Amino acid sequence: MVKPMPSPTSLPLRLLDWYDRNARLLPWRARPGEMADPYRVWLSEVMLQQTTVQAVAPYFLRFLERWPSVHALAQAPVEDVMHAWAGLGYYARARNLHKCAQVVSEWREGHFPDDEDALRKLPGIGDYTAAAIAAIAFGRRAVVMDGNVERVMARLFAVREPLPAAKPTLKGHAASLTPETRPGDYAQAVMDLGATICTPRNPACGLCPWMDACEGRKLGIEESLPAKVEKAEKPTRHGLAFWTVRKDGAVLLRRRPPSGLLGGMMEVPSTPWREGGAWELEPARAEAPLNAEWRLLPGLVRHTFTHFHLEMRLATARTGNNPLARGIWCPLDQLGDQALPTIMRKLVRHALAKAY
DNA sequence: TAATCGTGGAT
DNA sequence: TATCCAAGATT
Repeated sequence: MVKPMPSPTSLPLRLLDWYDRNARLLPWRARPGEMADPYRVWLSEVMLQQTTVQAVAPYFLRFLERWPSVHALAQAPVEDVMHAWAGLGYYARARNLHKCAQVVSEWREGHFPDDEDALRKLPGIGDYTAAAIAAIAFGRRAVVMDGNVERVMARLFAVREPLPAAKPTLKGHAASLTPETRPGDYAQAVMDLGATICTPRNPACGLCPWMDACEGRKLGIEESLPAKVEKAEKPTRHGLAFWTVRKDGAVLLRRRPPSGLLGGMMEVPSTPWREGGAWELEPARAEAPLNAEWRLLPGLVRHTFTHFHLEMRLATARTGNNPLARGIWCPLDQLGDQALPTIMRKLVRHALAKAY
């Protein structure tokens, strides 16, 4: 029995051929032959940073409808952008998105730079996004490295060195394959391949246009690649939030500092989040947004961030018409208009279920 | 360089 | 329930 020889067609061309037959229909993707809109490419790529296609799609469509151009987005109040971004996570992206829109709108007359180096200088655009925009929106040859490309290259070339140390090696391999023609389609093709065929678990090697060339598969180690260094265990932090109901029914919220965790988003006022045990009501009073008769509600709200678990207790109190408090009184029926991240929406739901 | 920074779906 | 992980950027 003769082993089938690899196809004589180059790897990039085989992948482009596969892409022409299998490209996914995504809301931000230009139709074949259509010119890509740099604004849409940029908006989608920023949203897609560390975020799934499924999560991004509705946000992308809402943003595009509300702010159809970079000028429109630049002129929007940043609070509106934060609110529209709520639930998508990594909120620094929303602030940088708005900053970037203002730079492009004001200083560049609405035109995004068409090369990688200039794109890289804009807020919220790093190595990956600069390369992706240059390739997809402007047809430039750029080596686009994301998690998919890293995984595909690690398997194709059987790179055993663990991430993140292996990144330069993997980029070298990616560069060796990146073609001059159709670089935007090629970049999206590798990412589609990683997302649908060369998946982290149970890769569908039988459907892969690069199967015969894959060194990882030849060695039977494809599913163990890319290797990664072990991650530290997540600690658990504890907080106690204060649900304050004014006589007219409004509740007290406040805006978080502009940078750091959940930067610029709204929150239910709370104690600091600390390790080393849950807050009791008595010491927590000192952290309350105002003096009141706090009562501890039953239950616990749990949430997990990138690097720690959070367990929140909830205390409630009622106040008169004009209490002295630092924050924003929000009528119950306007909670949906606030830039509340998911953890805060969980707290609100818990309060509405237990405090009335 | 190594931390920090969200969320939800899949397994 | 616990862990992984996704079209990464910033400091």
